[in-house]
Amino acid sequence: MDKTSKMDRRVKYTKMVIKESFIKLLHEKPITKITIREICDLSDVNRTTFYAHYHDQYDLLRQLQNELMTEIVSYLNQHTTDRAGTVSAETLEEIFSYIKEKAEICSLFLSDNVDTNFENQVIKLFHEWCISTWASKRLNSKLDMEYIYTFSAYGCIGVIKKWLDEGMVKPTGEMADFIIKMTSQGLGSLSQQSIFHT
Amino acid sequence: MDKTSKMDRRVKYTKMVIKESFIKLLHEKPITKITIREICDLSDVNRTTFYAHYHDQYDLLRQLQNELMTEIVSYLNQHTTDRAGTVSAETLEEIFSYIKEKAEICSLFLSDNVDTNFENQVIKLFHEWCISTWASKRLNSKLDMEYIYTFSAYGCIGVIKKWLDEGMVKPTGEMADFIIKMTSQGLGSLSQQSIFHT
DNA sequence: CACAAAAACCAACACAGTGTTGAAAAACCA
DNA sequence: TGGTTTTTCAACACTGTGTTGGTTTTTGTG
Repeated sequence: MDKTSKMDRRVKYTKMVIKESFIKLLHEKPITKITIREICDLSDVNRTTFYAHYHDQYDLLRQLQNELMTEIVSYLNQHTTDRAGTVSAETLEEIFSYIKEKAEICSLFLSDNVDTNFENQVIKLFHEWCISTWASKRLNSKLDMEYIYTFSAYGCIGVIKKWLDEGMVKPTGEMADFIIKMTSQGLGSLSQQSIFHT
Repeated sequence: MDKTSKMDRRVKYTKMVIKESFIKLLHEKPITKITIREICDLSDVNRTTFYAHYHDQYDLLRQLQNELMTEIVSYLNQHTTDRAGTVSAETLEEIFSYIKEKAEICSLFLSDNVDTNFENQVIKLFHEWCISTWASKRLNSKLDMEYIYTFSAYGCIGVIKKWLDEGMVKPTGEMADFIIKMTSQGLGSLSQQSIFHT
């Protein structure tokens, strides 16, 4: 599972400072403007050493994103032992609390300074989870189901992004309730009128 | 409005071939791997000439995105003369038809090969439109309104992405109906059970 | 502790892309 | 045609890339 345990101390340190420096730089500028030289200068690591561990900046980013992703997945596996494949408000609130814990890195990976890979991974995870839990349920059609999941997944990601951008002022409980309302009754439950009409 | 009219023929041609080549390359690889040299080689334009018109690849991309964006805005201004600030199913279907017309460039700008700028611009446009039309309506709170718009905007973008990826097999009319259902009654109208529960 | 293995460092390399220059050639428009 | 604008061209210094072979340093272990 955790490969850092059997790692050489030197490797552990090197990877750590490289990652720290890279994240620091990502806060300042888009990944397209970040050079390997720059990362090495900041982390005081030889450029040759960087190449020994990563192919380039994008490889480094992917590794960081994957690490966070597996961490999220393991968290979800521990906390979503719900019956019948639905998520309770309490669990949802826990998930928002977890995001709050990891706010710095989450908001960074969902920001404009990086690519959409992390967002896509989250969407995909949501998808797989929906497929597995919805398999037993009746739905209008296979096609619509896919679109429903997509709308909800992107809606949730967008709301999470906004929440993070605003500094998470809205309480996690309210966020959980909001998501439930949006995914169950939709706009009708929150505003008097819809945006669109027939 | 259209600045191409008063442009020198040579400028018009140069910009055209550069844009064509750039879009061609964007179909093949992410923008991060595209060099100015490459664009110039493909379009048979001197590199100095490129610098006379654009700062770099990203500047070029922005200009292309802005052009498409202003085109979309002018289209919407012509077609959404709806009363009371809501969009009819017919208008929504027209919008989907328009997206279908511009499918190649839209799907490209929403793909992983480019940044999230275009997506953000669309979201922002949706936002401004909502603010102006919702101004007169009663809502639970200012804060929730913002979140509702965000959820819907991202949901719509996600569905449009998916629709484009699938080659737009689902008819525009069905897409319009789907969006209306999602933004009015939400999941409850389409499936027997919600993903989340209280 | 000592020693073999592994990792990091170093200097140097060829190569490619960048952004800018000044001047010549070509194309434009009136 | 003639003056203007644009493109082209060759050359420039500079920066980042990715890889080399060899040296130094650090590590885990018997």
